[in-house]
Amino acid sequence: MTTSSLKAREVPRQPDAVPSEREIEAPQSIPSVLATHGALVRTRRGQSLSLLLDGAETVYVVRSGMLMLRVAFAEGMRQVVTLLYPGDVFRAAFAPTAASARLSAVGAGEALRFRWTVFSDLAASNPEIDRFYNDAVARQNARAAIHMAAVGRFDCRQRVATFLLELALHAGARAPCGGLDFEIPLNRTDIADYLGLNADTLSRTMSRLRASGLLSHPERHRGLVRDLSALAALTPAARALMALSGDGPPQA
Amino acid sequence: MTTSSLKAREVPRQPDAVPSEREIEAPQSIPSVLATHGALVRTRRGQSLSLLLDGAETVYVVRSGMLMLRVAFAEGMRQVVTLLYPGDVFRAAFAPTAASARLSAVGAGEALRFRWTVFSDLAASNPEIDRFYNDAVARQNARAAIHMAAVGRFDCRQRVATFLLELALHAGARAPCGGLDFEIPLNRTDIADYLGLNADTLSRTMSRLRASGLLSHPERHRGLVRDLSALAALTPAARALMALSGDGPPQA
DNA sequence: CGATGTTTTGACTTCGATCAAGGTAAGTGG
DNA sequence: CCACTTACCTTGATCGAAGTCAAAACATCG
Repeated sequence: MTTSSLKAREVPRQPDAVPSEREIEAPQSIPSVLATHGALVRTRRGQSLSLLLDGAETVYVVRSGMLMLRVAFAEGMRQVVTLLYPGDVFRAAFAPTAASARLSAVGAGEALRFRWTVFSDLAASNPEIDRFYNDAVARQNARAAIHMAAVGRFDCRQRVATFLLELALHAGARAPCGGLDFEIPLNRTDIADYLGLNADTLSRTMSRLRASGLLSHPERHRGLVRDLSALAALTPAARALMALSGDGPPQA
Repeated sequence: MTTSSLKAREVPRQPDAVPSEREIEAPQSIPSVLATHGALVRTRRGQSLSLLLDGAETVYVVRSGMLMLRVAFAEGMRQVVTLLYPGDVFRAAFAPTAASARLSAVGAGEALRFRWTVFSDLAASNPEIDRFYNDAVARQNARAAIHMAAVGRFDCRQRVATFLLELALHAGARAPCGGLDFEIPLNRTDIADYLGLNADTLSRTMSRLRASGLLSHPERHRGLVRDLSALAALTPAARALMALSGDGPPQA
């Protein structure tokens, strides 16, 4: 288009290079004051974030990347309760005790860590923080309700479609071909644990989606959906998900 | 409040004798100031509580009885996302939009209703209310995590045992025979929707529990568990549930 | 007493879990 | 650069737990 021949016209294809626009205009922007009070935690995949700090309850605010809360009531019965996206907040008391709860990073990213007492005081004295926290909690609860219904009532194809749509809406970038391209930072086992499915069943289901042309894997840990509305048609929760993470403030 | 000699409620059954300490020392006592600012709503079974009030978001604080949040993404695919017990708080934004979310009363009870803006201001100016709200939200999230794991990973017997234990812990009264006696205000369909089960399967499962002597129904909408630890042994979530609703404030 | 709604039970079907084998990728050390 | 390990993913065959459909039993109530 333009005449710039020499200028580096690089298209940031690499995952780490430049965060997609969508990731930047995060759901609710995190009050910048928070950064000055919290400890910055850089996460690597699989890294576990402690729920207690010298015995005191912690709070995490996700800046980039993705966290997950996993509980396990018995050997081999693990459930990923929640996925936390940028702009989300996690208070340690959200996790049940006596359930081997683990908060861990799904991939590389950054989070701010506070003691709950400190965070709570900050919120009490700063309306912006208070609002941020309350909005985040409300949004996450609404998302959890969708997740609950999906795990409780959807069949395996619907669950997988729901999950893919959720990812695409949160981290998707318009691909050159017109579809949405997004990272899938979780491995099969974790996705299965999130969806309440068996890993084998999950794999089969995704294979079927791939076979039907709805989904493709340009590379490992990456998904490409050519026709988002076709994917959305597979899950009853499509509209609710879009209202939540997609365009603008949640409304009917 | 004034009760004529006519029975205002149902006939006070046997458990009336000792109103169970557990029920009295409710999870977190509701700040009494709230009553002066909120509208008192008396609920009847099945009554629906509106999420909006003149277009403004609402908040409910449960004083007695029980509420439930139900979502339905498609015809015949209903999921009861959450049960709200006395001391719990529900903000309308916790429900996903575009999901036919309905907050309704499970039985007779009382709730305080606020506009979110008003409630939020109250919390900002009154630390006791702020703490109450934050504690309630945290506790409910922890409970939701257990529920999530149950629906995602437990088999039908484990789910039913989990549900019964939850009820017994929340509303159970020591029965003369030594067991725990509690109300089961939900009908089979609602329980099934809460547990992500089919109503027929649920009925079968409860019949089996009854046959094994673990559970009995002294009367309709009532359950009696003679040996609580035997019931607890059936669900992997027993310890987590007890830590939550049982003894003392939520902490590790 | 029938009328109505809820719960239980039985017979049958199905979806997804399980078990087991093979495939792919990426890293590792010779 | 190639065997070798390790971790992750895919696929097939089989089986059982839970869903579906239909009818009977039970409550509740006018």
